[in-house]
Amino acid sequence: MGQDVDLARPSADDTLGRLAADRDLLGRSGTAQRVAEVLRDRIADGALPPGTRLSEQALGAALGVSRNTLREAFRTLVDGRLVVHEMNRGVFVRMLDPDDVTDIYAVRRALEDTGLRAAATATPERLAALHAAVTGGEAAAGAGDWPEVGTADLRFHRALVALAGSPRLDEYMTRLIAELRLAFLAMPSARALHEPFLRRNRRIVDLIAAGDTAGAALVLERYLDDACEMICTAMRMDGA
Amino acid sequence: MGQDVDLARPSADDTLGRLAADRDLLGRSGTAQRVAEVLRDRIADGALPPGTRLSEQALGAALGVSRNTLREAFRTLVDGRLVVHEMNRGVFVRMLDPDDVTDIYAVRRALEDTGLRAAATATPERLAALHAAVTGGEAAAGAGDWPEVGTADLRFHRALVALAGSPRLDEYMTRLIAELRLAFLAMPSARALHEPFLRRNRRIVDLIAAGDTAGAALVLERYLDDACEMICTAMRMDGA
DNA sequence: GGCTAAGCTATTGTTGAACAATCCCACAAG
DNA sequence: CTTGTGGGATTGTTCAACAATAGCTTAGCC
Repeated sequence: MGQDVDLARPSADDTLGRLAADRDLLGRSGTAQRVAEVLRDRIADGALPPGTRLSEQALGAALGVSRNTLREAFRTLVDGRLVVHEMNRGVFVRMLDPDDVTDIYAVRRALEDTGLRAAATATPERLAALHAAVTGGEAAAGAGDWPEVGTADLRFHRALVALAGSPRLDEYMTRLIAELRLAFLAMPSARALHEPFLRRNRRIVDLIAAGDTAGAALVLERYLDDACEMICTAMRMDGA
Repeated sequence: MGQDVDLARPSADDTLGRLAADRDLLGRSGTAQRVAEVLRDRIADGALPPGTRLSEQALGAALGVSRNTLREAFRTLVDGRLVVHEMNRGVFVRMLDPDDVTDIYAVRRALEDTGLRAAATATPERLAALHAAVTGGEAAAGAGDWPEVGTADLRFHRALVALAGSPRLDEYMTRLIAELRLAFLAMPSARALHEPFLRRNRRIVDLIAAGDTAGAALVLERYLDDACEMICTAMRMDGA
């Protein structure tokens, strides 16, 4: 069955190179990292709403990990801005204020503009991912699956940044979106949050495909301004 | 001696507000945070060169902290990309390759362009900080203090990003520069690294002052391209 | 009544020791 | 020259302990 090849010898198809790419999928850093991912998910889906105090004893018992391991996970979450650490008081799920949201959208503007400017020289796969995200969002809207519309929207904007082809920009955009989800939790309905922007995403990819990067930048800027204001006003209503 | 004022009563000079700004300087999050800062400094100044293995036992004994506390500090450094964590092997001071440097400079281009575009609407203090950094660099060059020229250069570029007025962009630029210092360590002399760029910084602020943002963007782009290539070639020579 | 001060309790900050799992190295065997 | 095989060191994780702190409760006072 198996062919008689020597993996130690350099070969035409780089099987080894491809396997090396999967290395990080297996060698997960261990318990602390996994705990951090679980908490990230629970914060993102609202199970741990902003302001919640993350008791070391309670969480440690619930997850079956020691306090030390839990504290390591907390460090990661603090650096991701998902929780805040108050000395001798504990860690709390972060509560964003309108200033935070405004700043996040300012950064999004910088990042997504950078991606947009690289659209002309972007690889076909990256442009295809952009189109796929928009199409996926429209399909989810047709099916009435508004949470999926939301994730498709974020996938679209992450794909927009990815046009620049910069791993660090990609990673930062991912972090930013995780932080932004804290603000989305304040919105009453996912539909009201994402439906108005479906058509703009479509328009942006169309303008990119037509080579009108400047036009796309204009639509994008209006998108971000409007989304930011929508969330900020919702937060102000909720807070007052 | 002391004046008889009630700090609880709102007063004209906001002494309390200014004190509150210093709160984070005192109420440091504790041992782990301080350990992380010490290690950051030692990595930046080359005392812990890239590739060094950070033994838990040795470092814990040297710093007088427990392994658990040290591991918390490691998490922060991993998130800052200053060290890499290999499962069951330990943490090592990060070794950058030319691809990393190229990516870092791509992000710098995006961030500093963003600051540049905000120059027209930036506050006078921020523009003054920009000028001060350039002048400080020139003074240090006159005194032959090349390490100081280097920090002044980085201060200038951080001030450039700060024109955008975004806390998150500022923080990310700071992180990026900390990472970039890992690459600077591969350069043989601080003078060769920073001297060629003194005049370009001066030129950039002059163009900004003249309102020629587009011209400044051009000089900046050439700056970043040249600096990136200089470091990358030095790394390739060093590695081979 | 409302305010201040002292004390109690629960939680966090940090340490030290313990044990299993894993990696690295040296060495022997084929 | 490659392939097992120990042995030793280091990491991953837990547990138990103690000091320090925050927040609440209660007592005392005007």
